[in-house]
Amino acid sequence: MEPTSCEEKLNLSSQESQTKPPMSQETFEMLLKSVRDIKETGDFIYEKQVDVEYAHNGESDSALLEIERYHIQPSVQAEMISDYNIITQKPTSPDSYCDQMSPNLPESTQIHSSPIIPSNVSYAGEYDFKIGFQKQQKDTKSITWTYSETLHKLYVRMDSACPVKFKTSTTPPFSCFIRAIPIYTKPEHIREVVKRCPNHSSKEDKTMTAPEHLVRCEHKTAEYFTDEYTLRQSVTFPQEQPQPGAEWVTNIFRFMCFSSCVGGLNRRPIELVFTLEDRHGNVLGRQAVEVRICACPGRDRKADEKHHVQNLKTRIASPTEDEKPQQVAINTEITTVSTKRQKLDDDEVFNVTVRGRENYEIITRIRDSLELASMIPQQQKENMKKQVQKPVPEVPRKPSIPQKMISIPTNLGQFGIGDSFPAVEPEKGSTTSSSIAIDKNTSVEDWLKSIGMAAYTDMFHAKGFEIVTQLENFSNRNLKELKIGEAHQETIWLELNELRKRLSQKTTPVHREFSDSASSLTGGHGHSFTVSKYRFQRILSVKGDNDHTYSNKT
Amino acid sequence: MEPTSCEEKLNLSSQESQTKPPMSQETFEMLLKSVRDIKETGDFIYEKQVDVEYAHNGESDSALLEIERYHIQPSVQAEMISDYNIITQKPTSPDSYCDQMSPNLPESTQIHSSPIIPSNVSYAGEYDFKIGFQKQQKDTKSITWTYSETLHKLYVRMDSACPVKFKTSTTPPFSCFIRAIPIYTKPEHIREVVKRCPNHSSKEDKTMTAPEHLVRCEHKTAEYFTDEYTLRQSVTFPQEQPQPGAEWVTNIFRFMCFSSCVGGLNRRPIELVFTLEDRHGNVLGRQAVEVRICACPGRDRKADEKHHVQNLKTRIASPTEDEKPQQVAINTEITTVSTKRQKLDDDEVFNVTVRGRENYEIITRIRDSLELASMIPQQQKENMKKQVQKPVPEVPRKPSIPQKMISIPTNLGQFGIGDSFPAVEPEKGSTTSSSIAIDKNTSVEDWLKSIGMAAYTDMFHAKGFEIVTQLENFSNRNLKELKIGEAHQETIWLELNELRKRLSQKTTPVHREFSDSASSLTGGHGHSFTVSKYRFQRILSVKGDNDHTYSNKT
DNA sequence: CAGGCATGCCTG
DNA sequence: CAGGCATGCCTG
Repeated sequence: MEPTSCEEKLNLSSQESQTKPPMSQETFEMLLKSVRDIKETGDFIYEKQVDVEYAHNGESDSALLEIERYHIQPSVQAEMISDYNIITQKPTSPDSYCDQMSPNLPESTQIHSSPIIPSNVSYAGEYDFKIGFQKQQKDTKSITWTYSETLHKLYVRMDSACPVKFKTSTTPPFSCFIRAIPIYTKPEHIREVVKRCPNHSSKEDKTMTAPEHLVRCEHKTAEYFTDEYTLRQSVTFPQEQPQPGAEWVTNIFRFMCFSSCVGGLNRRPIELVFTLEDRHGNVLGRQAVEVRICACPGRDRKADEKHHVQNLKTRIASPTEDEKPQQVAINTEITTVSTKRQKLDDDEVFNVTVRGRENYEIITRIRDSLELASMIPQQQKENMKKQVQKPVPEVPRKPSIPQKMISIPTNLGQFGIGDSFPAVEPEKGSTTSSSIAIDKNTSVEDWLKSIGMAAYTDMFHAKGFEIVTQLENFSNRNLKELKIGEAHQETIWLELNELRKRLSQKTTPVHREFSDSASSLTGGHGHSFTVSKYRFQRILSVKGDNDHTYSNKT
Repeated sequence: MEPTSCEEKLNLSSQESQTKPPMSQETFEMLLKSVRDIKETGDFIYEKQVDVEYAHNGESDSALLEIERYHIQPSVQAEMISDYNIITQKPTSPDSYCDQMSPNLPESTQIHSSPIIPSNVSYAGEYDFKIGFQKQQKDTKSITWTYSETLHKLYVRMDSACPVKFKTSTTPPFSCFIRAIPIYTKPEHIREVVKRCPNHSSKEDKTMTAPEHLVRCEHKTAEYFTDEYTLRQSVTFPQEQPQPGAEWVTNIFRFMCFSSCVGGLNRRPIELVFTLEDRHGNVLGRQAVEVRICACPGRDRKADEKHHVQNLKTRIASPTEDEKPQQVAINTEITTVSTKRQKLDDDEVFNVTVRGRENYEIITRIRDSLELASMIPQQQKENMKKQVQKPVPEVPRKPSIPQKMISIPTNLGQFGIGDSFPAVEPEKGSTTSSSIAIDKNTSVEDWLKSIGMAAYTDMFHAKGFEIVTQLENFSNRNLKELKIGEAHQETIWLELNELRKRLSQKTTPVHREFSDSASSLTGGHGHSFTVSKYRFQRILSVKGDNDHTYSNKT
């Protein structure tokens, strides 16, 4: 019942980080595993892949791998590209990647560059965006809400009014707004969209707007969004200036499910990410809080704090110190401009020296991923030549590849299909049948098989869908009408978006199919080329927390 | 969020039954309160009202009030009526009323006489229908299922195979089947349909048949039914003869929600009623078991049994006796044939002597109900004369009527509407616009108000529904499209069925509008008359159980 | 699979 | 509203 079968990822959680001194810095050149996010924006194809071991609120170190690629067509203006900050090669602040690379552009622009995983990193920004909670006088077991300063965690009752304060030190530009988006805290679930459980969303009076939204804001102009691509749900409300003399602006929030709701959050901790955004959706500041929605916030807060103190006591680290560990984020960003195809059969062999076992493991996994990934189009191409229309290429040439990576071909397979699509006139509005593509003939059956949803082939056939091009206008509503469980619906929907992007692709496919001459950006007119940005972020806790491996060392 | 606002009922639970010796027998002539079930079958109108304090598995005594009325048209054959066993005046066995009066006729006959509340009373019947459970060897905490002989209760894990044995002593007629229907045990919930919680039914792979059904049978020819009128869900499977030498036939069942599922059973105990039915749906035997679906059947069974023993120990009654109390059902059935209207302004006053406080209370409540009920059509009629179209008549002439009975007018109001419908040609197939009825002009608004759903008036208006006749073809699907919560949807659906029956009524309305001459059935040709069957059932526990009032007396 | 925790909710 | 139970589920 997991939403996607391809959720497995490089497991980079640093099991052994305590064996190294904190703050040791490493830099890696690498990347590429599953391709999650392929974007087409105007004249360049934007492709993003995020692979994360997420910042798990100080409980463990974390790492993030991200690759973004822009396949650029000759017609693209250089300014446009630099606008999007592509050709930079600098270490970024922990907070900037998400904002700069994936601005939350207004929906109308159709640039769906909201990341699959929204950042949760605190970022006050130039307007010094902050959130806060009122001091609470009483502290009963069943108080409607309470905020733990020590744990930086909000405890709220379900469907209770919970005030959150916002401030900026200087007045941000006109018509900024604040977006609240809930995300799962744990890396295992972070990719899953946080929404209400079916119990609560279906029992709800259907007159309610956005019955599936977990987080509601009582602001009169609050708006509820569901990102068309990531399906993430968020509320926005205007950023306002405080009353004269006041420092903060308060807004009331409600949480419409328990953290424990089966079929919904299901006991998985979440955090609420507030982003201050300008009218174009660019993030100007960010603050996140962990939130627990429960029946007895007072009781549960006390219990959590007690556990926390007990954990501290069993540590070497003096328990009197500030409990919250500081996190250090180490970012590495490499942008390459390439017109050369990365060949696997490039025989040249290099040796890389790696210090530390952990780093070695990371490196080998990434190496495997890269090799695995670059293999696909090759095989795909061969398959195409043979006119064998099997979108799922056979992969494991390398038997050493860990089992958990077997899920990768699912996505790469599709990618492979896309690769072989022929040029389509960049004529706006043309969608399905008018475009003549080789893979317009790819069968729905094969596509479903490629995304691991072969079980539903008959349903699609029953509705008359035989080849993928027929699916171009297939709406989410159509999908809901099929007898498919929610989780699989979601998977299919996401994959359908991928598929569609491929099918409606208006530019010549250029991925990994370049001439041999390395051309600069400005000199590249008349040639297509690819800009790849590799980014590796590593977050290390300076003071480990709740980490039971520490106590073993006592 | 209660499914119907009219669920309150005569509260006949015998709080004071311990003040009388068990097995005292009383007989009552009475009845009539809310009208739940109005049936039209061919040439006579069948109207059924069930009001129940249900047999709550030995925990308290119970009583059942039921009225069935047949408004008979001259054309009706006497045989047909006697077929349906109407003109009998005999005390019946505890089990027979449901079978005889409300045979589960095959759906095609369109006689929806399944009772709103299925009986749960054990009734071996002439084929000696019995169910049983295998002995279990092990008795661990998390065993998949276990049956408590002492509590007569089955403990099962969710979605686990649970074998149930069936037998009959003699072979019943060809093509009998067994129906399993879950019902809530507690009187407060007994009217509510038992179904899976939205969480579980929506997460389910939609390829599954009957995803909302709580009870599944693994028999290959199992069929899932949802009664069109009561919306009750059941599974049927063929009654089969045991293998040679075997006594029992085993079938595997699965329960698809926890008893604790929020939004579903929600911690409310249920029992599973198995009925042996012939091919026309006539009940030949019945057996019910209480069922608890939980994560740890072993643990929970032990806990329940421990509690049970503790309860016994605090009693006067010796705890060594057989724990299961025997129930005695006392049935009183009175059938009247009447062509005379019961007038409230019939000034004659009678005195009734009642022995025992409890009985007194029952009698007075019923008296109040009867008076209350008979008032309605009167007022309604007056309202009609004034052309004031207010379907909800003002009721309380009697201030002594308990508050909980205020919900009655809801139904009676509708009934009132029906009363005043003019004759419609008994032409088959004619439904809506062709029939000219005075109340074809009743507004949807008034109707909604009358059923306590006024809040949805705007929605109906928005869809263009202004007068009730427009709703005749309004399907359950249409209803689901409105933004109405499930519970209210259900209420509206049930009420809509009532409404429709009224609207499509093909016979002259005769209720309470008779000539003064009492005519016998055979002599009644040329006149319409009403056969009313009043039935009162009282179930007394011979040995009280878990009844805390006992311990107070120690 | 048992011990025991987590957590909604019932009871006084 | 606190004490404490009920009950799914996690951990060893």
